[in-house]
Amino acid sequence: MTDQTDIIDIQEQISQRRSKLTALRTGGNAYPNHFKRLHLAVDVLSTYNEHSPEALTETPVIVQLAGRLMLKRVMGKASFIHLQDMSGRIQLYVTRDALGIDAYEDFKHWDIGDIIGATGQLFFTKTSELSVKVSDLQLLTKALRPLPDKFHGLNDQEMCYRQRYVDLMVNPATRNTFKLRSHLVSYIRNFLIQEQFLEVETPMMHAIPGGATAKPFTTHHNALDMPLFLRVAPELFLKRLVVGGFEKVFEINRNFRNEGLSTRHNPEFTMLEFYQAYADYRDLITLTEKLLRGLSIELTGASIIQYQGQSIDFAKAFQQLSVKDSILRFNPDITLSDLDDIDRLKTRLTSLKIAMPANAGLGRLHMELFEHTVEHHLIDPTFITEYPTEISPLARRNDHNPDITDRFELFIAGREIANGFSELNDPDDQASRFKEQVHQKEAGDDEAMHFDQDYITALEYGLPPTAGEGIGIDRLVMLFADAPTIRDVILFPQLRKAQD
RNA sequence: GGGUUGCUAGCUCAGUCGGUAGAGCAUCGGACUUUUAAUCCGCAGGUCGAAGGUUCGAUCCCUUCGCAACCCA
Repeated sequence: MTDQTDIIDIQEQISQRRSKLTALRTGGNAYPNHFKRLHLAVDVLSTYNEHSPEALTETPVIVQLAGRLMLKRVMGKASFIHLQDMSGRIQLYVTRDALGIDAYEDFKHWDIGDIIGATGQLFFTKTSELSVKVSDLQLLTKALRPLPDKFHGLNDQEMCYRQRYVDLMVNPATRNTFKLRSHLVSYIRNFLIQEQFLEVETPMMHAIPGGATAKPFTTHHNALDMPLFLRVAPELFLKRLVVGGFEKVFEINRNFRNEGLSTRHNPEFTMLEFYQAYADYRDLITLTEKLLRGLSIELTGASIIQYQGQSIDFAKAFQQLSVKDSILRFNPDITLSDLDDIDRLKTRLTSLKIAMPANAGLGRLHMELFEHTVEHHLIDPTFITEYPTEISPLARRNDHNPDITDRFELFIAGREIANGFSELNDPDDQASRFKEQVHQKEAGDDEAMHFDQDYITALEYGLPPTAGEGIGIDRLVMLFADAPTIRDVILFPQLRKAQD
């Protein structure tokens, strides 16, 4: 007998599995790596499912599979097990007669979670399930920790996030979400490449954080002895590339913002940004509609999707509304003249219990009102246009009204999905907007932008008339995966440090 | 930052109007050569999130803390 108290101690099942590993080590190489997988579970099923049992008997099909042992039904001298690989699951039939007495006896002590390699012949069971009659079975990697409940899987959300690998093993819905995410990104990438955009990578570490109004993470370069900031947006670098002559560029990469966590915010998130010379924001609206409509068909086979019980229609032309019109639509008691009167606006916001930033101008007040009373109503895809210049320091002023910019944001399911505008390519106007941002920063707005002289210099070389857009990839995945929180579409979402 | 809820066996969950806890699955032992969350029999497995307090007695009541979820700012 082994020391009973040791086995009972701490975690019984891990100890049991460790003793099995010790036996494996004694018997030879416990971690063999010679097994060659030749087939995938679901490929095999889809290729041979329509064959007749007779055909499989007449011309035997031998397959060689590897994966994780997920289910085990031992009935004396014969067993059924499920093997799960990257494609899905297949059933294997394991018998003492085929394996031999010793090998079968060893197999009976293998655990759910173990990684195995199997060779065998395809056949149909009594109930016509295509399965593998195993002739050779090998334990490739011993799993020392038990898997969650074979039926209920892993439900504890914290565990799903902290131990995503376990979540992925046992919850097919999680696997599907991240397959969909990969599919979505590759579709967008191909779409843009077909539209003749060039994929580029710009710095993640910026000496001057810019391109968005957001708080950056700070770090330090030792050799250069200089502070660096994780980027909040790639915008200013992508536009430098347009100055350089790359007239259509895009980047899909991470941004970092030092802000709170929520169901819609992770400190690092993935953003698509693309810039197109000789286009304006209206061209981007057209492109965005085309992209999303195609994406919906590609991912779901339909142009109307269900998100959290709401129906979202990508088929019909997306609505367009100006900021002001949208406020008026969802606040019937507010008049157009209210929107031009800063005192009346402040009174209104106060009565709605909306906190106002100090020194807020009309534009900022409009946006506060918009965020609190309009945004969550915008379920079907809606472009909001005519954003105030005050809060759009990188966007081109409207030719007829300098207080607004040629900018839009796209809202779906009450959330901002995209932000695009005709780019400000007048270096003098850009310099004065940066100055205004610096002024805001000095007044206490730590999200305001810095003055980026090198960017101004780039503009002085001449940025062609250009339009650019950013699309939040995580939020887009949430929509198509019907995920209520951003953590469900990020493999390893940021959490607080776990307690030991 | 504020509020609400949760934290019990490896997993999924019960439960104790305060008397230190149960089930299913998994594990371990036994039976079983076509199962489908296999079935049947048996054993074992817990600092009831952490620390204090109240109490004869706390997993339960109170306080603080940790982590998470949801809502609000």
